[in-house]
Amino acid sequence: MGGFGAQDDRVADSVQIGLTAVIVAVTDDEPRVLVVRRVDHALASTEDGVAREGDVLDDDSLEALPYGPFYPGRHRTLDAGLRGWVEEQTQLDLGYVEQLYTFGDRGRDPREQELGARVLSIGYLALAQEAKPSGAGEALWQNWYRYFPWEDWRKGKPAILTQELEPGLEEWATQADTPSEVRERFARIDATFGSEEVRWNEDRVLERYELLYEAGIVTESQRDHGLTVVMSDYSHPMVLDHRRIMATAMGRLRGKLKYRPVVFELVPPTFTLFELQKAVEAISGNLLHKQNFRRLVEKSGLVEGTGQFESRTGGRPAETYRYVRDILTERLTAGPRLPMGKR
Amino acid sequence: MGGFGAQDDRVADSVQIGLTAVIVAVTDDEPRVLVVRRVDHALASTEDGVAREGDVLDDDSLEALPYGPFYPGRHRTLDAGLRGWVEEQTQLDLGYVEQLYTFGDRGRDPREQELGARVLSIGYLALAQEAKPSGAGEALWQNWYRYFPWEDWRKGKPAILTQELEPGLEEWATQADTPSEVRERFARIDATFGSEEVRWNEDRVLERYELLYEAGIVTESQRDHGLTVVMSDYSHPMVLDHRRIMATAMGRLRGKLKYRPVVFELVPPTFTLFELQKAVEAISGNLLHKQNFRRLVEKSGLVEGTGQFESRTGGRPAETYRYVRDILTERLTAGPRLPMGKR
DNA sequence: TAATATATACTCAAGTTGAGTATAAGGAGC
DNA sequence: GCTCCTTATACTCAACTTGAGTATATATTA
Repeated sequence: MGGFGAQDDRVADSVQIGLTAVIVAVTDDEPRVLVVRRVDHALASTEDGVAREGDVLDDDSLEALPYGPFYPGRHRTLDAGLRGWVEEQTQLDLGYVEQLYTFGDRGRDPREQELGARVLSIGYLALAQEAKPSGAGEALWQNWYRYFPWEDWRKGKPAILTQELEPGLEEWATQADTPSEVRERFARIDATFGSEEVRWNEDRVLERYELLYEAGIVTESQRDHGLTVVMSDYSHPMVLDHRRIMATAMGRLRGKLKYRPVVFELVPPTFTLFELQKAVEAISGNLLHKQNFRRLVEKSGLVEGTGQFESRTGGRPAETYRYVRDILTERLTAGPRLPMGKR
Repeated sequence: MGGFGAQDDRVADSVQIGLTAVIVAVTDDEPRVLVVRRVDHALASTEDGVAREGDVLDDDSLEALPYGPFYPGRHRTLDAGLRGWVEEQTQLDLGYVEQLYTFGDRGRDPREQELGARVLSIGYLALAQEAKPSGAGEALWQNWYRYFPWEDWRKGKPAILTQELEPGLEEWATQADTPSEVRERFARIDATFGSEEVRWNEDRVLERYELLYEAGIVTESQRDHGLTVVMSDYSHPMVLDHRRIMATAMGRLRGKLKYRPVVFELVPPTFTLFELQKAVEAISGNLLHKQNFRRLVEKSGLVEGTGQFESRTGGRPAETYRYVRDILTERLTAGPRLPMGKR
């Protein structure tokens, strides 16, 4: 069944499966993603998906998410396949792992032609305590706002939005063919990037990236359409559709933060409430009201005080807490409806 | 890159991709899923994944979700592949389509051996206005509580829970090896099925199904472990892992209902507010407070009255409404925090 | 015309949220 | 020691949301 046995003259070549991981950690109050540096595939091909010693590392090389092939013979499950090569390559012990999405558009991988195979990629989100990705591999932690500077509102509305993106989007909208299409484009911009009436929704990372891609504002869309790429100076592109995969991960993580206790995967075993808050802020990209955050976390019953105090903060010492990993309480944790900082 | 070119002696056979669709509609205030009937694969193999005329349809045949292979040569995207064969086979015009999850555990498809290939399946959720799936194929609409009778709380707590499942789960819990494992099992039961302290969470459909599977309560788990299947009399099994895929879809749809205006994909173009409410109730499996539902929907600004009235309901005629498909309002719609009916 | 449905409007207490003010407890500089 | 600065923690309060009613309107049917 499934018709897999049947032959169809239109049926194409085989399929290859890649696993792509967005591995996230928070250090120094910044969200970080594990990336590898690779030569752009438009220019050259390398042998293997995971960076190794000897790979080119010059400044023109493009960044990629760590990824590797799925070997059906070796791994019983997809998750096991992912954990396998990630742990092998980076010595990282992944905690929380979640499958995101399977990306399979034709042409997403330029090697499809030479391979004679369609390359599907299954994207994963993984959370880790930051650790040096030691051993083989040129993996390194990068601030994820390097790739999405418009997503960080912790210091107010990012300048890049007002100065670069909004003008670019507006130009794209007005260039539509029909007046009704122009209106529709403006409506989409408002819905994803916010406006007077519609507030910025931090979860819509993917929709924003896709709109920028469609508007030709993001480097990848020029590259994918065969245009000469003028390296954009305000955000960093990635190999293939890896920035799209990262946007998917970011949106999913931001959403999950609101109803599942995932922050605790990103902070050390004991932490002060303010450290916890700053981890949430790092991921969600905006600031929270300190007193309300505290009230919420305490009420949730997800944490308990240790009786220990932390005094390296300058002011009154803060009590440290630990996460109470109660299966029953694995329910909704929140952040309060993340407010947009002070306007 | 990706190491796809490299040969590895441990690397196994190729991979085949199937697309499996959970197509949902609501009619007569019941949620329905499109299923096809097929002979159980443990007993016999058929030629194709989509039911056709001539397929066995006797009472012992197992039910399956409609699914078909993904032809990389024919379809530019995975979504296009899905829409392609669904529309071809069922004449159904799919509206909302969403990718759910990629299932790839070894052994999920018993044909893997004979094919010499690993069979991955990408699950999709699709919403449709019910229509007769005419033409070729033995597809038919089934009430989805046929497969998950414990998920329908609209008439109070389902008897099957108290009479069959809870005793079964309890027995499974007490049979654990160590006392701490026993405690952990009970905690998992409470967390997924609710208890005095933890209320039933209608979104956790998959977790509940998986717990039942693990506890050996559900037919599939006996079958998959090679035990003689005593056809369970209280819920209906499906081929392979199709019931798991369906559980994933149901959980996702229930969750989405709360923050995206997806109900409108399931009701006709004009509807009374009570019809809308009953569609939500059908999906979520519990009853809502009528006056509050009305208040919520009206406040949301997602609907507008048509000025027309509908009088076939017996009492005072109800105004009909239509969905205002405003891109800006494609934001959170809700149901109120679905309450558990009258206790 | 009464009884019975259903639809729609309004009320109210309890809880949640956003945004403050007030107070506590440390260190640095003098 | 005292003052100032910093951060932590406690408490307040108005606005809004939610759950659960009661009240009224407008049909059909006996």
